[in-house]
Amino acid sequence: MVERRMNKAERDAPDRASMRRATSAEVAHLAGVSRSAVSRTFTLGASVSPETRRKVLDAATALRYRPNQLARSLIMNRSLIVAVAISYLDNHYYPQVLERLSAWLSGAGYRMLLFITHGEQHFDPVLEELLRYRVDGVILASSAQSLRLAQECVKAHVPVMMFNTADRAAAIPSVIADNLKAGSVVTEYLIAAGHRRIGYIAGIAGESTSDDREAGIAQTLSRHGLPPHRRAAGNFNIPEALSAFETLRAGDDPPDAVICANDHMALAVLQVARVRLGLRPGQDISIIGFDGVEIGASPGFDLTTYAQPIDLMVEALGAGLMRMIDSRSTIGEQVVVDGDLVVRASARRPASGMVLMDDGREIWRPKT
Amino acid sequence: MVERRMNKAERDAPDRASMRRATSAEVAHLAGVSRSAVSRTFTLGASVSPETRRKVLDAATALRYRPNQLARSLIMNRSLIVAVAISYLDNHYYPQVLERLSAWLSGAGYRMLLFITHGEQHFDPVLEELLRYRVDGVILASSAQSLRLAQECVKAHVPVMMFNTADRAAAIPSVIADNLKAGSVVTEYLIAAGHRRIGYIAGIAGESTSDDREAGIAQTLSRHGLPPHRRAAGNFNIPEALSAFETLRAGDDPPDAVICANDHMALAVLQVARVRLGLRPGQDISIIGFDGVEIGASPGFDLTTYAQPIDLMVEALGAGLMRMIDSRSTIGEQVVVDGDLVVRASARRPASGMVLMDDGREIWRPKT
DNA sequence: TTGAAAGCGCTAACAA
DNA sequence: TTGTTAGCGCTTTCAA
Repeated sequence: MVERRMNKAERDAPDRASMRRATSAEVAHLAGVSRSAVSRTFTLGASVSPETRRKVLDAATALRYRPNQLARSLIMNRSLIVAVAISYLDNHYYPQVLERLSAWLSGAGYRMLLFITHGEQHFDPVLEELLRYRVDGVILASSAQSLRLAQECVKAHVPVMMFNTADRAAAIPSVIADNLKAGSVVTEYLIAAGHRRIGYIAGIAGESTSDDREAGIAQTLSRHGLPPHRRAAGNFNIPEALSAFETLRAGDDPPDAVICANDHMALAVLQVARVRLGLRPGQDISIIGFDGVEIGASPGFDLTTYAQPIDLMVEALGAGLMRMIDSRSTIGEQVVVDGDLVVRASARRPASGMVLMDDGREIWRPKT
Repeated sequence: MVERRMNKAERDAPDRASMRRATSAEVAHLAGVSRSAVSRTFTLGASVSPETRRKVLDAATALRYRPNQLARSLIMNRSLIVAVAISYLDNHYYPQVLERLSAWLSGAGYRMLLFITHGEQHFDPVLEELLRYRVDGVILASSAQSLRLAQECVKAHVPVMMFNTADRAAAIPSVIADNLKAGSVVTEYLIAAGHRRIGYIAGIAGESTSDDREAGIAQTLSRHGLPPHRRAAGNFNIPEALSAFETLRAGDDPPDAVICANDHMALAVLQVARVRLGLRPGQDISIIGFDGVEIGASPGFDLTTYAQPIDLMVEALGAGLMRMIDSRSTIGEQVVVDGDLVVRASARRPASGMVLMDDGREIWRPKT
């Protein structure tokens, strides 16, 4: 009996001992220095003698010591965590953004706490959680709720930036493409290629990306004295985009050029036009999207699109947030960037205006 | 001069005051109770009188108080954070996984610290960071490095599960589809449809998803006494998948059925076959992928695929990790699930074996 | 350069 | 049910 107990104790003891992660005090003890010395060894730029440093490092290795970032954050009042809330992950553009943002943030020494939001639901709890973790900053990527959430963050004095969501009141810092201009350039392109009957498959009403792009289309058509565009809502999802496409084609005098509020919908429409309807995009019909998702460039798709400069935008987003964090401020600027109309095969090409870029892409610029 | 100073002070003071986030002590003071009472009010299931609770809640609201989760984690020795390391976000399957995993974890009360890994590089720093944050668990999704990283986590006594990566030694808990069987079923399907010359566009050598699927193909062909499959490596990216496709077609007696190691490559190949080569998939050529990405189901693609049961897998992943966390253990089981061959138009259909599911999908099952 | 001491904001025994 | 007390693991003055 006693033996068994002892065996059990022997089995458990080392387990428990190794389960417990080493603390700086234990490392200090083993190294024969103070806890301050351990702290300094693991703090970049702190002054420690090489001798002490070595002793600490040896002890740390022996004990498999890792500084507890939670404790560090608590005392430094900095978590080095940025919360990212993102929607529409089914739109391939957002994984691309996420990937680059992750790389940018980790380069800046920050970790990313990710919240994927679905439509309208469950948003306040998310915000609550996020603020409880004392994240140093928040990035809100394209959601109908972004603006309201951003305002809550500001109230809580947490630096926040929005991506792809404009704040007309210009109160919340953000990074967006000039969507009005984007809509305009796309329309100019189609007009230059000889199109007169333009259709628009809209995204979700109220989201600035979709609304502004549409406004650009409308203004441009009107400026040219052409009839207004036809529209149908695709709500940024494929099934609805496809029925919107049907709706547009079912009207009388259907459009011979269809602009989709993003590439995600455009790719689906393009595909159905080709495979189901037997149309030859670029000849029988022109289809254009916005964003510039990678897949659109691959042969077999060749989607003409107005590409957002994703690296530039992510850089502006990260840098803007860092500025706010460093200055302990919730005010920052609104960054508006220009994109490029990437000429590919899904829309009829105008006679002129194309420029070949260094990266091999063919870009079209309106005259003016 | 004095006036200016006072103005400045007046402007700054409230800022600084409101910048400082309220602590439980301040709330306790205002509510006229102890800090424990505040703590209990914000702890689910703790015993507080309604009276106290109300006083605390009122004070908390007045001070915009939010419990500091970092401090809470420090003392409770639980961060309620799970680290997720994921690769291949360009493959649409992984955003789908991420989305569901995020939902699952948040339902379980956990937050997700996301690390996006790119190929081989920069991996140890990631792991180091992740462990410093005292995450309660780690999920490693499909990376060549998953296994090595997982072993490091185990060493550090952190519960870890792998997704889509098999550990032959069965030491690391994981969730995978039965890829050997998947490869076999796909091959049986093509054979049943009359194909004899099978090509395989592989993923990255050494990753079990690609290797096991290929082994299933090889075994099945051999079992039927058919010639071995031809192969070319697509390495899970589109450009290489397309040249692999060219390579396969350039050989003599080229395959009339091409299996791709995942849908991501299959969609690109399918598209090129249709648009560039003018082939009619399902008639002139059969193309099949693995995973069951959503986009493959949309009209115009109609990709025949071996679908992984993503919800089931995410559930197993989350539940498995929770079990390990709750039992403070790093040992767990390997879960292997079966998928379904989803019949669509990109591959020739066998005469029989189809079953119509409740969700509208048409599934094929081998006779056995 | 180093160590002692104080404390970040919170929870968890324990006693009342 | 409530308050008191003692830390969780760390950094940071301060004095030596």
